[in-house]
Amino acid sequence: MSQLKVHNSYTRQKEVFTPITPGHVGMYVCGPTVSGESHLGHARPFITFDFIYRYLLHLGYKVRYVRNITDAGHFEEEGREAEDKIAKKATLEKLEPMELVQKYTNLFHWAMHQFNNLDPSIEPTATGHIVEQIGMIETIMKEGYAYEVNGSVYFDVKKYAARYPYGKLSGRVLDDLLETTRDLDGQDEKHNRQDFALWKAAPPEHIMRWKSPWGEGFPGWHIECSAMSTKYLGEQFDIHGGGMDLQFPHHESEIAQSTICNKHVPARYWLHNNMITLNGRKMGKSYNNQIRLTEMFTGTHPLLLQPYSPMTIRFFILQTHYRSTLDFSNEALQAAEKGLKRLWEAYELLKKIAAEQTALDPGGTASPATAGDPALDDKVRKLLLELDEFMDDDFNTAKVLANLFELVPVINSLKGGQIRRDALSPATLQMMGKYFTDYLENILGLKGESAGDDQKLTGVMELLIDIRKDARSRKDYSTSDKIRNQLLELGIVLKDEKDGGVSFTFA
RNA sequence: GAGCAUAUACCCAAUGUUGGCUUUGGGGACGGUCUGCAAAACCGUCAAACGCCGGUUCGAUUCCGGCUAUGCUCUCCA
Repeated sequence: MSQLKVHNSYTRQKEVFTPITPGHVGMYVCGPTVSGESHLGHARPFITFDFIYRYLLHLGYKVRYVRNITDAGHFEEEGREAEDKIAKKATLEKLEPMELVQKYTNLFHWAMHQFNNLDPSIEPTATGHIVEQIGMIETIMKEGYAYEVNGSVYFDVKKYAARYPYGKLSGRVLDDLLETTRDLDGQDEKHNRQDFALWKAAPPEHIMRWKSPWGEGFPGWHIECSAMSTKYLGEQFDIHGGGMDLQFPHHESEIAQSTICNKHVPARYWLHNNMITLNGRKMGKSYNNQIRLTEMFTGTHPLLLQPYSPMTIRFFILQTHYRSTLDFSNEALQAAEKGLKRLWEAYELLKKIAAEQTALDPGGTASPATAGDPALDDKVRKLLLELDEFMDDDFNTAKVLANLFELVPVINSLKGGQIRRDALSPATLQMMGKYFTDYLENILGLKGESAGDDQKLTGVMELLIDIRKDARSRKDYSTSDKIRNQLLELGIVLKDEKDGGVSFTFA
């Protein structure tokens, strides 16, 4: 069996994954800021770390997956007005801050479930951990790496960088930062421009505020993740994940904070997913080019030619390696939709074939490997075994899907008769069934999007199909065509199967 | 300015090579299967892809050097 290797952003290398505690994995992923609705770009990290989580579980690890909710302390524009993002939006929408937070948290959870993402083990909120954050800030001050100015506390980056490798994760050089850091109002409070806020004093009109040793205020953005990851995963844990854009300054700051407080870099493996782009440009607030998830699902964005289902989007993301950029386009989404359909239909077919096989041979693997076509049988087995290798190689879901696709013609041919049923050994057939279920459903987290859930509708369809069948047997084609054509107008496609059966799909 | 990407067959895109037929999705084309006819679906084929110039090599898309083009990041950000 091969070993799991992951690309560690911290060392910029692929490394064998060895958990700190054998059999257990602690994983922290930066969650959403619930001051607004999630857009397509946000879907990527959560789907990425979902299949990583699923794969670790598949490997038999006991995983504690912590993903936070940022519901405070996140500045829209640090320094400028010292305005809390949440508080600002709340005033705008005439909502209590926590009401706003609840609304978008609910919406976020709904979207995650649409994507069939598993829930994290712990989902802590920033506002629920103010005490821990203050404690950490106090430690940093005691160690001499933070200073207070007018009720705000800043981290002394220059001092830190003199002793510790600041910028290692993001590949920044402190001197460069001096030159390129944006000019901000309120910079005068900081000793140096690259210093970041641990605690901000709240102006009188600020709604979200907490008491602290430095007066009333609210926590800085970076400290929440440090506080919560330490609390639930320990001073050092296995995996820290998030979007690539968080490397700097967010994760770099987390490293600095934890290094002072806990004497360790917080995580051993740093995994970062790449961005989703729109016409080559990152989807983000500043570019005003984001498509919200609800718009994706309903197709109500000017750029969208049609709605795209959550599974189509999930599949679209899975088709590309998580460290590559992924460019949005209608064409690519439509291709994903078709590809997923093709793959899923073959999977449904395979389940039937494998079930029949099991019925014929309840003993399962007890049957001798009698493949009518040993070469094909070997090829199938090889393609299946490679799936594990691909996932072990830094979660290469794109290659996994390519191999599964390579098996689609085999499955279809098994049904179509181009390949005889006994060409593959019973054991291989059952293995195929197991691997497809394991990979498609359990690891990649895909699920069927059954259109015919409605019992009544299914009943009506069966009735219509029955009537049409009668008509056809009487060679009353005008009636049978009428049924077929009118259903087509309603968007329901009838399909005459080879074996005389009829199936239907919603266009 | 600094840093980092990318350049793929008829078209669009993904994936990859410790250097020797890599693979995949979509579009399109052609042939076939199925069918009362169709549509759809399915099977097969699309014969030599890997930006340009050099180098190393028996051999480079893959390694090295240079060049061109395009794009991204360096601020909050997933």
